[in-house]
Amino acid sequence: MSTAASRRRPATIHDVAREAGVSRGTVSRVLNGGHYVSPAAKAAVDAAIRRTGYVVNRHARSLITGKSDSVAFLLTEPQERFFEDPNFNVLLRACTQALADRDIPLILMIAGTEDERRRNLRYIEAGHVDGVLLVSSHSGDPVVARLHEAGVPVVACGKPLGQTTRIGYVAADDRDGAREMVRHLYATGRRRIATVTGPLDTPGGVERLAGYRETLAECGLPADEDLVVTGDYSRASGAEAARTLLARAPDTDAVFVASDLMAQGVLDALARTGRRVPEDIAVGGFDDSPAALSSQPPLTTIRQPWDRISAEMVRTLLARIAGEDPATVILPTELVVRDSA
Amino acid sequence: MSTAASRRRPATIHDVAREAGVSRGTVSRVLNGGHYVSPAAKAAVDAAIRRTGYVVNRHARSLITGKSDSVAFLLTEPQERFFEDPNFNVLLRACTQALADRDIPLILMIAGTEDERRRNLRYIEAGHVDGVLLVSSHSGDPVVARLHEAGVPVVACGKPLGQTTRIGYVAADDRDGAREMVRHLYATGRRRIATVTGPLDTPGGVERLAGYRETLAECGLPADEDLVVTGDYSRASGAEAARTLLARAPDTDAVFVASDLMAQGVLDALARTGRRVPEDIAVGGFDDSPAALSSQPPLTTIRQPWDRISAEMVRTLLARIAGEDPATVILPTELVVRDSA
DNA sequence: CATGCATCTGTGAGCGTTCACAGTAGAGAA
DNA sequence: TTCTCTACTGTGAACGCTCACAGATGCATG
Repeated sequence: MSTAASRRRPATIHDVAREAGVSRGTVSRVLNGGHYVSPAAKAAVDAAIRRTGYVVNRHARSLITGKSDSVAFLLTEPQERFFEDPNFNVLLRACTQALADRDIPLILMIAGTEDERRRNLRYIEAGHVDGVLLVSSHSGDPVVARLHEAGVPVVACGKPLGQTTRIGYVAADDRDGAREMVRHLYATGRRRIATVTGPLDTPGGVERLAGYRETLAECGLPADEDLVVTGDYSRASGAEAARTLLARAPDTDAVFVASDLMAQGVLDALARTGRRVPEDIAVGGFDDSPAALSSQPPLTTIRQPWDRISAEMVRTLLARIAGEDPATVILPTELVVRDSA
Repeated sequence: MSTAASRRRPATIHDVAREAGVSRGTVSRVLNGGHYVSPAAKAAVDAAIRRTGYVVNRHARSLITGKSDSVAFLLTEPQERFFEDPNFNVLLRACTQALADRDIPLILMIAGTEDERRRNLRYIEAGHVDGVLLVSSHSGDPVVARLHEAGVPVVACGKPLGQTTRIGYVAADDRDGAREMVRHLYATGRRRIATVTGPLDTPGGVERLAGYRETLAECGLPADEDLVVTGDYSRASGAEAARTLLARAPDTDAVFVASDLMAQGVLDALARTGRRVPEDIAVGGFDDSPAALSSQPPLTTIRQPWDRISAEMVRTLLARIAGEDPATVILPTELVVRDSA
């Protein structure tokens, strides 16, 4: 036997209409913008809604409109990254908020495995959500194509790589952020500047590396492939990369690391070899994650405007749902100077 | 103009019925368990479903059943905690997964402010979700009472404090975890064992402190209130608490900190005063968060079984929705010995 | 004074399901 | 044979909403 209070039958649009002394149609119009409704009728309906505690039944509405008034936040990353990377949190939270402001629920979907991917696609393709906020950085992700094919509005976070289909996305200016950091390292007198890149099948990996290369050239420094090591965004891979780097080019005096988490790994490895940061070697990170503050020493890094990214993702997705063309939004990054460089 | 492929009209139960040469009713019965359906009819319907790519329209179903087949994950915490605390991530992820296994979408709701709280309650009370996974640790949270009053099935994460209403919850055995840690500190020879508690309006704060006190008594150590300092689970508060502690009782040789994050703060403060961990002073944390591994030195801590907690939350919520009484589930914790104690 | 137009209002149909009910067929019991 | 019971199937009526349409009113225009 349930101990919960019994739920009363909730008020319907009929109840409100009767209470306000108007017809269903008028109540419906008030609910949907209030056009073609006299001020008196609107006032009566508003009052009736307040008295009855009426809330629209979204299922009934959705059944007829064919829209669900909800969007999915779809994460197609291996599990670990979700947890190690604090960016996801910020993104998820800000998207939830931006949607909540418009009274649109966010449905969280995590597709780490092939099986989960299938299940989520099935759900989305069935039209159960109006659009998808896609967080998936790996190139050749079949999800993007499938969603596009199904005609589901999608906005990606970060440029989707290796896609032939045109799809809207919002991204930080990775390339310019990398440029800014390398310029900073150069400006503080460093001349043997290495980099630890992210995976090269991710836009962040590719673009930040490109920015690094461009700036080296711009500063007249030689392009030395010994100075480029690839990581996978994990802390461990950062440490590993630092060891590789030190073995290859012991005279490295600065390293631009494509994520704060990897930068922490780099700092660990550097500390173990007895090098002082920033005296012996400068370290620059990327992301301005919480980890950047708690590392020893605090990390000079590039801040990504996650709040704005989320807000823009939601805005462009809703525009896309409303029928606009896919849009691309690139947002500026910001250099945050702390002690490590 | 939209560049997206046009969506075809999705198949309805009618289409499937025609295709299979049976009636709507029979298709519906197949969809809902297949009782009272002949094997031949079932096979025909299954084939027709496959051919047409039919997926039920959840809105139509929900409209008539009055169930939404979705669950809310409601977080009523100030924003910062959500991000600083990695437990939330694990919890969220595992709940999403456990629900996905049953084909139930999770709707993420974050209610940091009063305004958001109101909005989310409104949504839930309107019956848009079948139940709520509640993550809210502060006592006297009005949300709990409101949800109970509305008759919405709820399962909380952690014991809801200061509630007169009986509500189901799933929690780790905080008290026993604390006991285990303090016993470990005692067993390694510590005799002036202090504690940094969590906020005392949270179950974790209260229970872990109780476990600490019990074990002190059990070991025959005097209860010295100078050794008890309260934090707020943040890293900064840990550092602050450590300074207070050292000033009050410089002879402290061990400290049980009620969260890993605060323990990191404690380690920071200790390092600043030149004390060695664990030689001069042992530090025990709680949570076994990723931070525990990356701290210097790696933290001895208490692991909470988040996977099991999530699974149990989902299981008991679904049972509650199905009409069972509220249940309480307490899961055991585990001592993880690393270098700090 | 008729006509047109803009503003407002009510009505009926229908969205895709489930559910209750009526009905059929076949097996076994009386 | 007739009756009962079980297994199965089809049909109409909802569920609560929106949308198209028809009708009504008031005001400016010809």
